[in-house]
Amino acid sequence: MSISTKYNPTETEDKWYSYWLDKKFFHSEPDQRDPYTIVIPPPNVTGVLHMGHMLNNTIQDVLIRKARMQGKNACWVPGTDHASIATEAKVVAMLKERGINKKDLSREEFLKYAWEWKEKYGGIILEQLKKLGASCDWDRTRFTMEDDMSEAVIDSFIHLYKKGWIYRGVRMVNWDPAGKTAVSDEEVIRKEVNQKLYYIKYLIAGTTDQFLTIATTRPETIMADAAICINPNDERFKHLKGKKVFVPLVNHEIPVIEDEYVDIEFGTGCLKVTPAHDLNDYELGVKHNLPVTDILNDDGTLNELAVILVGEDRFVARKKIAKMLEEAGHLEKVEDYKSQVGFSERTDAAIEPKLSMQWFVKMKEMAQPALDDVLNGDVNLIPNKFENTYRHWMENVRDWNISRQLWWGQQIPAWYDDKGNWVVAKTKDEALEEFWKKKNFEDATADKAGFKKQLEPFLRQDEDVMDTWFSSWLWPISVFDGFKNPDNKDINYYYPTNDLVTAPEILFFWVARMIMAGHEFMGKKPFTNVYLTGIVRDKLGRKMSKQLGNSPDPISLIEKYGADGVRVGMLMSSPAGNDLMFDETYCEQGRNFANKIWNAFRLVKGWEVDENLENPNQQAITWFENRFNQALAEIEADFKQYRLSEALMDSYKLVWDDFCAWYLEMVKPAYQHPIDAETKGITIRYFEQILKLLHPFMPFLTEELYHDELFGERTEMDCCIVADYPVIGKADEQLLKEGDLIKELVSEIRNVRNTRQISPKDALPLSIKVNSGLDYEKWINIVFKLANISEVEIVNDKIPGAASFMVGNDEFFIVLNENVDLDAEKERLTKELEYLQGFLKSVDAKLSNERFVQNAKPEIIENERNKKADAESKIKTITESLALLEG
RNA sequence: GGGAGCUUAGCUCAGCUGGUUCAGAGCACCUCGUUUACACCGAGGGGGUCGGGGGUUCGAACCCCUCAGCUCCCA
Repeated sequence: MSISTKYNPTETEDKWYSYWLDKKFFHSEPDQRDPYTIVIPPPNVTGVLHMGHMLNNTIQDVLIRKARMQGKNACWVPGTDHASIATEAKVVAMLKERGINKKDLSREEFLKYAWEWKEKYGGIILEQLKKLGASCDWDRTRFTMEDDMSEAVIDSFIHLYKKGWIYRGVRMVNWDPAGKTAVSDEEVIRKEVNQKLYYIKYLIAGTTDQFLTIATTRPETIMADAAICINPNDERFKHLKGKKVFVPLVNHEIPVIEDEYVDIEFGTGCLKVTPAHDLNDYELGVKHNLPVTDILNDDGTLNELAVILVGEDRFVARKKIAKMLEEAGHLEKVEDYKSQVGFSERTDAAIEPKLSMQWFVKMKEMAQPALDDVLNGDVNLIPNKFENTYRHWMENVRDWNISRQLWWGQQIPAWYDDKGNWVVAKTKDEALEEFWKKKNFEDATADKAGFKKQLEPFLRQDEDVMDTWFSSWLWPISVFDGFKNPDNKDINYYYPTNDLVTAPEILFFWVARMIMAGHEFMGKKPFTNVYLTGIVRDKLGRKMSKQLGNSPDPISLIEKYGADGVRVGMLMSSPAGNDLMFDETYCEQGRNFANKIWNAFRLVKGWEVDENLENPNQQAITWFENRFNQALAEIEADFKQYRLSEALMDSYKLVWDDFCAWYLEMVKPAYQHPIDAETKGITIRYFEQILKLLHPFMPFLTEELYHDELFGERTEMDCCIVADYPVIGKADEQLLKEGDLIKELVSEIRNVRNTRQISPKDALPLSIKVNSGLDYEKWINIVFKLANISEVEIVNDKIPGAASFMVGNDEFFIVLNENVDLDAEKERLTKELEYLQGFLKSVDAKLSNERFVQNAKPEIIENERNKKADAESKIKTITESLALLEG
């Protein structure tokens, strides 16, 4: 035979992927069938494939392929999001390399570069997904910044604004001074940082030598202090009530205020209040009517209001001011101190709390239906342990800041005149009209055209763009053009989608908001099931990250183990919602599995048929059919519960153990002997069923084998990817139970051989003392073949001196050339007897316990009686055997 | 500081409403094997008082309390 003993994935993968594409198997159009729809969580357009994507998209592909084979009209919509911050950062970096500063460009010029960049480098990740085998409908690929999708974003902004759910307000935001934009709480990473706590003395007004001391980690913000706050219950500071103090170095006079917010234990008990630069201080400032002085520029340098150190970076200023304070005699001491500091996920700059005018979406009203959906089960979170977390978040939801101080994204449709008046409108013309309406309201005689003409040159659109999530929350609707053509056939057919597969990290800022948008804009939920994958970690449990360099390159993995091998590896250890401790050995196992199937194929393909032979394998054939159905039922149950790793493991065991190790060995003809036509034909049918079963997990190998001539002629559209998935048939439990006993019998005989160093080549004589009534006749050929038996005899008496063992209640004897070691045999039997007696005792204890008999369910009691009878019978058998040995 | 969750074999995990011989799987490990699909293999085997302690129950890996350790989310 000329077929290689190793499966070679690289030869087949590109071939079949192109074939599938060519035949449009991934493409979906609405039709009579039930739809099965998944929208991809759009990856960042700048991104490259990482292990998280591998896991996530493998899962989606398994689900979509299985649905497709089960007759659903399967549609997996791919695409990317425009990732404002990440992309803009990359474009800025590219410009910098070319010696261009973003500041010197107009918005339009910058966007031109950005699109250029996107066209050139964006979307690599989608190409990488193809290597994995992802069967996305690429004709439907979307991007969150293409025209229609952007229009949907703008329209939904205006819609919500008109509803009163979008408002503009000053808020303390997480300011990223490197990215020069506000970022959401979710984009802030908190890290513990070693800092210093500076103790600074403030002169009390009206004295020349009395001070109070505050402790702060941020001495550079003292120029922005609006007050010193003490706890009214703090006995130490009674004398400070109503006093004023001077801020060192700049000599601003500020009041001492009282509030129970201050922690008496922390620091000195005196708190400097800096409303512009700390969230808690801001709230304190609002409460006590303090002025707000912002001394920082957008890039984190000090501005004129700081008076001193103007133009210095905040961290440089910190060091310098510490020195200045020391020199001025205002620095009492410095202590080491650890605290949590927020860093920007994108730029890693320390986040600066900053007051800023921002646009917000009110969340309360929209949160309610989104919460209800999950609580009443219309939307299932898988695993459901996330329901608690979800509820907690939704019940304490905060308004959504959607402004981003960037250019790459949808520009906020708000327009300002030169006096700071503003309107919300889709276009400049509409904005002028809105201004006119306002004006007209006041003055009915005014000249509209003249008004507009006069205003037009002063009109400015809001500089900011919207948060990328404000695009992606519309994703399940906008990919089907549900905004522009609200009643089109795609949206009517595919929406709501079926499953969403994503990471728990974005449960709130994406999943929850999609559910909100679904209700708000479609009046229905966007999907039914949300499968939350785990985080892929390395085998030490660390998150995979670029910094640590602990993430394997997915494409190299595919090259090394094959796409099928990697897919199997990813799923093997990935129960829903549990983190996955990734180890390459899983991929190795996947590769080995592919190879196992490949070699099983080689075996069957190599069988020569002799038409004159009768089929001697009926029992094996019947057994495997039942076993297949039993396993298929288990696998379907696994899928129903989204236990993909178990579905895979059950398939793995069915194929490797039951099909390869048992069934094929049962029917395999002797070396260089032909096989009967019936057995080969049925085996090929079984094999084809197995290929279909495995296809969702291992699409390439199964498609490759499916087209081999062994399985007959195929028309060009007859492919595994669209073959009918196996349907569960009957499984005869009694037969399967007998099959298990026969397997055990074979193992026992092999064990006898193994422990006595008898070669597998030496055939052994087997004697059976049947106590159970089982008919060994129909199984005996199988035992002959698998255990290499020379002859079988049914006996009525034990055979002294032979090797013996029990399977079920039946006794087996193998007469060997030399007698067994009597002492060892006695010991073995005695041990087993003791165990059984102990077991019987515990069963008896239950049965003689009145409360057990009263309380336990009848079938449980019945079971105990069976156990008792079973144990008693075995004890009898062993006792007899022992007597014989003594004898 | 508030909330959620986790702890079962060396590793990764199953174990459904407490009740069969219920202590499991895969991998790893050990012994043997150049058998005629496959050494990316085959046959066989050894591993755990289910984190500690207490309680409820006829019966606990599973329910309750408590302690310890770990993880995540929010402040």
